[in-house]
Amino acid sequence: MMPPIKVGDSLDIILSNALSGKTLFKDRSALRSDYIPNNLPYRNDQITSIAQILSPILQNSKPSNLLLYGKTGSGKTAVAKYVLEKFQQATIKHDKQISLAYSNARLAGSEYRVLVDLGQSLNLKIPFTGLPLSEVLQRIFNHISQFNLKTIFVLDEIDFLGKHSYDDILYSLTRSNEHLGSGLLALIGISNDLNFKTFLDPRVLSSLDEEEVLFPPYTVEQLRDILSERVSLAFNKDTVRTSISNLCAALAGSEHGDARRAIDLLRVAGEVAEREAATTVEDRHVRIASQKIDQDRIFNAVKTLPLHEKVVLASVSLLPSISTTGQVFDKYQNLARGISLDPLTQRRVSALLSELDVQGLINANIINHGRHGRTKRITCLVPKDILDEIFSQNSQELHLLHS
DNA sequence: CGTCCACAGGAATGACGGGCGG
DNA sequence: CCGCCCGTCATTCCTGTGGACG
Repeated sequence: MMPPIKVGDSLDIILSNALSGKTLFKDRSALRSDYIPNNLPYRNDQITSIAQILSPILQNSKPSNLLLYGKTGSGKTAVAKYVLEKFQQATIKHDKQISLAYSNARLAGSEYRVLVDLGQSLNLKIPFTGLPLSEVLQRIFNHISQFNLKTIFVLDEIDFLGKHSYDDILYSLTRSNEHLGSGLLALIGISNDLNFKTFLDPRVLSSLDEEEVLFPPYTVEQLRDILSERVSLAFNKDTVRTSISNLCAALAGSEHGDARRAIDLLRVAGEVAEREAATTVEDRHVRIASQKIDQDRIFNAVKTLPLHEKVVLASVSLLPSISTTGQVFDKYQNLARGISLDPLTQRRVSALLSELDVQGLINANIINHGRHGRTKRITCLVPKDILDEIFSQNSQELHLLHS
């Protein structure tokens, strides 16, 4: 998509640079999103309070449930994983054992699959569909009891669980003691959404929110320190000037101190520079990286959309820049029939539009035209060329399906 | 000032693919 | 193998709603 360089030329340069050891990166993995550094700057308070809250588990008693709050890229997941790793090391040293489980509600996609994740972390095999949720819960509790497991379950992006499940799943998990003969289960919830608590059933809230730890966004100055540390880990000497990493910090920090975005920016900028066979990372690499990250995010989001949702998105993009649900639905029906696909109902399309809105692929505001009804004011946020690229691939698949 | 548009979005229900226990 | 129950996605039916029009 991006580089305006002849492929053959840059390939030669990359190969010769790699062979002569002239590379920008020293250890690329230090910039990966799952990398957990040895020290997490500006998060000591959070680390110590989490450790304190969890420490009863080392005396075989149940720690309080715990809720971690903070916006994306404020270090919640990294801190949680870091503390748990330390606990594991400590328990191994003293010949005890705790079980750690981790699940990301957004990636898992449903409450059921969250429980499957939990079960798998405990070496309990659970079929990926077919069982009632209560049965799955029961099996997990039985398993924990049977082997007397001391379990810490981290539930990341907890606010992505469906609204119904707050009652069922979370209630059972937070009250796990009542179901357990022996063994124990401590729940650590991680939420990006500060309003999340207001949607919770008060009974769930009181047991989930026994303790909470807040993660304030990083300031730009803090981001600079974090980045400069990563730069020295990941890049060779004198390839990234301080002004460059400061630029990354400033770009990412302008919103709300998102460390993950800052680090991504650094990594992609490095990759762009490497592809250009540059010997240092420059301003323009960072700016290209910034665009590329946005585009990749959108591209992947669109590509993994279910078929009907793609068609709905295509309908939005084909209409004038501001359209309504009714117009989109008409267009959608035409398109769907054009590829011999049974159109969904307007109700469902309305729901799909809401999903696209949540994903940030369209902008949809409810607006009242008084006498002339009430509708969503819809604009497409996906650039045309991205859509064209995906739909040209997709129409080929469709032709294969229908031929 | 009430009406009534063009939808929003909740609730109930059904089709489907799957696991379970017998 | 069968009948049963489950979660998921979609449909059907429904009530709700802010404000321009008459």
